[in-house]
Amino acid sequence: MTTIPVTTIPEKPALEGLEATWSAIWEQDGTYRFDRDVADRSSVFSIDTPPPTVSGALHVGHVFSYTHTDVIARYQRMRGKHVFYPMGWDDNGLPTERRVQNHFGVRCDPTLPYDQGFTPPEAPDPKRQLPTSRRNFIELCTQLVEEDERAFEAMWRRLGLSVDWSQTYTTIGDVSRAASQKAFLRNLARGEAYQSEAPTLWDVTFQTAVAQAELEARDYPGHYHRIAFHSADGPLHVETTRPELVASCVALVAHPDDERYAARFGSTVRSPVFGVEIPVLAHPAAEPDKGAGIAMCCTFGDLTDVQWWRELRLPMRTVVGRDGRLQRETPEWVTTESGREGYAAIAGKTTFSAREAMVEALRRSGDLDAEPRATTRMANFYERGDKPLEIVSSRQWYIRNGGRDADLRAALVERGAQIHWVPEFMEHRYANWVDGLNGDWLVSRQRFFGVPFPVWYPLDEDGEPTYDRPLLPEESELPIDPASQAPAGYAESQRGEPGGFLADPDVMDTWATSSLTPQIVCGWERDPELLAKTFPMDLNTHAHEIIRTWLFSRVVRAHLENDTIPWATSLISGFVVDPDRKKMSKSKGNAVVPTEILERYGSDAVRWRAAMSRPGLDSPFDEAQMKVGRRLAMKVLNASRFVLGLGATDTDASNVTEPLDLAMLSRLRQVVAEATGSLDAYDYTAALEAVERFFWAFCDDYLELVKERAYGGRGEEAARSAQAALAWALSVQLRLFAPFLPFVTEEVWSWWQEGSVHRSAWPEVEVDLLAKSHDPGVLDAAASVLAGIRGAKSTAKVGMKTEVSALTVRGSQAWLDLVARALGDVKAAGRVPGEVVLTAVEGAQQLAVDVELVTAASTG
RNA sequence: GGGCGCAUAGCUCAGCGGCAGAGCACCUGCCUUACAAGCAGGCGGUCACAGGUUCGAUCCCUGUUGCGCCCACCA
Repeated sequence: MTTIPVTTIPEKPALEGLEATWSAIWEQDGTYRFDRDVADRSSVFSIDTPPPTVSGALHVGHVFSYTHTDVIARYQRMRGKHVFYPMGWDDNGLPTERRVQNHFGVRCDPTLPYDQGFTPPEAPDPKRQLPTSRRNFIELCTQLVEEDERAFEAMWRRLGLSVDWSQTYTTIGDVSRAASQKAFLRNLARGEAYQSEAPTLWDVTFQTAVAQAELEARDYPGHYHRIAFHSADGPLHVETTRPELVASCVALVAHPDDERYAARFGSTVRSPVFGVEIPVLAHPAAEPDKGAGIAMCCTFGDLTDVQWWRELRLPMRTVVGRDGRLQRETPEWVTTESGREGYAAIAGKTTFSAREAMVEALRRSGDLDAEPRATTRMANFYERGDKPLEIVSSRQWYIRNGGRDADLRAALVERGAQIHWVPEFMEHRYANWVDGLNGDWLVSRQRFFGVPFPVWYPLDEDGEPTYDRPLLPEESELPIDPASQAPAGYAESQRGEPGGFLADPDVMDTWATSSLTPQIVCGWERDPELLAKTFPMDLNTHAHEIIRTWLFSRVVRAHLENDTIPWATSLISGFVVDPDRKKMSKSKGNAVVPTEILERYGSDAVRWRAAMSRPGLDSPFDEAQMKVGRRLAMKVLNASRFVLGLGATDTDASNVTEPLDLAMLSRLRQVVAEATGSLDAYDYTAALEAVERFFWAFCDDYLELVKERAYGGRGEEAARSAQAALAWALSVQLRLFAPFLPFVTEEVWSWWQEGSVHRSAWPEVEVDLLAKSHDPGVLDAAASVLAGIRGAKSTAKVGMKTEVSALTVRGSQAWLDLVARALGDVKAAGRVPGEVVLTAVEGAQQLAVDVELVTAASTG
């Protein structure tokens, strides 16, 4: 080994600036570049990591979870794996559209023509968004996501993610679009994708369909209204929170065993205000103890209505439109004069206003029994929306995910069982979700910035689309945009013309693309050689919130397309929660902005804190913990500077001869084994704890014990032993810390070693060859005696350099033998100039240390 | 209502059949030539509750309570 001049070691090492310095060098040197040419599948470790939504804000929870991935990536790299670690940006979809709307003050109006010279308003007014063409709108989206992606990459580089930045993708990019469209066409060809006109959960703000996975149930305030329906047999009262839907009522439904209503089943009643004849029916899904026990079935108020509508074969009486307003024309089923007048009062109103008008009308007609009672119920929301979802009937694309097929569901649960979950209990969440699916995966969205369905429909002589005979492109043409390209055999001029064609207007849900991230990054259908070396992948990591969405959808896709699980292991992070254990969110105002934290404490400190939160467990955010990480990083700098400053840079193991030095290396060997085992099991926290525990003891005990000897106080050979052991221990510890503290370890490594610590070998084997047969107890014994001396000095409230005039150590003979082998070091560190008395005590469990100090009084 | 997880020092958490632990906080000291963003020492616990298994339970089993998360819940 060579000895690097000490001048490269700074006089006063600091953490500031390490991130900028080293991330630039890593980029320049291609430190984390994936070398596909030398890799084969068994030597590759491939990682699927979530493409963050670039239009959203990163919070500290992201930082933690991505750090967990990176620790594993760095460890595997040092174990000799070729780590395939790409990064993607999720930039398509609604979040981007919404951000563009707010940022530029525009909204998309697909009926407008493209405006080449379009510039967004200078002062965006969110209340009056400027209509713009679809193509202009998409250009603005593209512009904004590029800015966002640069900011995200800078952030990840600063955090020290060892991503191969030459391997990036975006979910709106050509590769992702081609993969999404190809996979969709394959699904379609195999019958796994299909189109259906059906009741669909619908967000009236965004005016798009929403999938089950994007639902969020929230408390929603409302009122119970007791309303009378009439018949010759007397009135029937229902309780409803949505009186505005009386116009769309198709039945009253009670439980078949409910004696209160048994006599009425099969009869009809007249709806209040509208006077429509409504059947009274029985269905087991009705709950006798809910409300009046008899429910108004409307098309559609909730998912139970859909069930009744379907199973009882009821007519469709839609009144709420896609814009969330009641339709303007009086429905055809309202035939009485007074009914038409009644409807006029609610026509065109939002559901909220219509409800007020309806209550007024019911009150006037005497059909409102008692005043409405306030209640809070749960309503389904789109997770990004702020109005309850409506259910409207619409034509949508679906992909089979087991929601309607028990065999497929069972197969997907089985796929879950094939995945190695960390922690294991996360498999239950997966299975629980899959078992609870109640419909197929709705993948179409009535939006703009997304991957279009590669589908056209022929138009008949009347200009009506023939949905059941879609026109499809060749796979080799993908990606395509059916809105600007014509299908084979048609001319663009035939678009929209009778006998011509029409493009499917929808785009895919963002999950329809991100469900394919393993295929996208691994070169599925694009780069067979890369695919063979990277797929199925080794590891997938993210927080537990997206098991139901991203994780599940990838399992579905890999199962259908590749007949495999997408990765062998799924490492699930917990959340960073606020000090009250509430989930952090921007809307609650308790989210911590990561850039500030990284700025204040340094990336290594934040990474340390992240690594201290175990897989799957939520962890409260606490700034004091960041200081602890920072202290460790500083300590690594200072201890390294000290060791190297002693001239201990030569790691020739044959020079290590002293029992204490051999004991220390022997203990270190155990630590390496422990850390290795823990990291292999993805327990990065246990690994870090083991390494850190050793490191502090190394600094506080071992360094103090050998300091004088290393300086040369007891001869050259003894000094050489200490120096070689110190150099060895430093080299090993830097490598053990490297996955956790990449910046500070690289900085120190550069002081005396060639190359990057992150491309160095994990210290498993070499330490094994060294010092394996030596008793680590020598170190424990010496440290115990030193602790006794320190305790005596501390109790006497004197400085640690105070001399000890007499020292007696009592303990079992075995202990004393260990002490004796390091006695010189103990005497030097404890400042004991005289002889030490070792007294054997039979059966003693511990060492007892009697210390007599040279005090100011006794030295006089 | 269904599923999952958690309950150990003031706080954050290890430990998971055999003497209750760490870090932080707090207290007392120490300028000690790597580090005062440091070092040394110390205070602090009915291991949520009740049963059971066992020679022995913080640990395993059953139940209870409390907290959190996911799902279901729009009459």
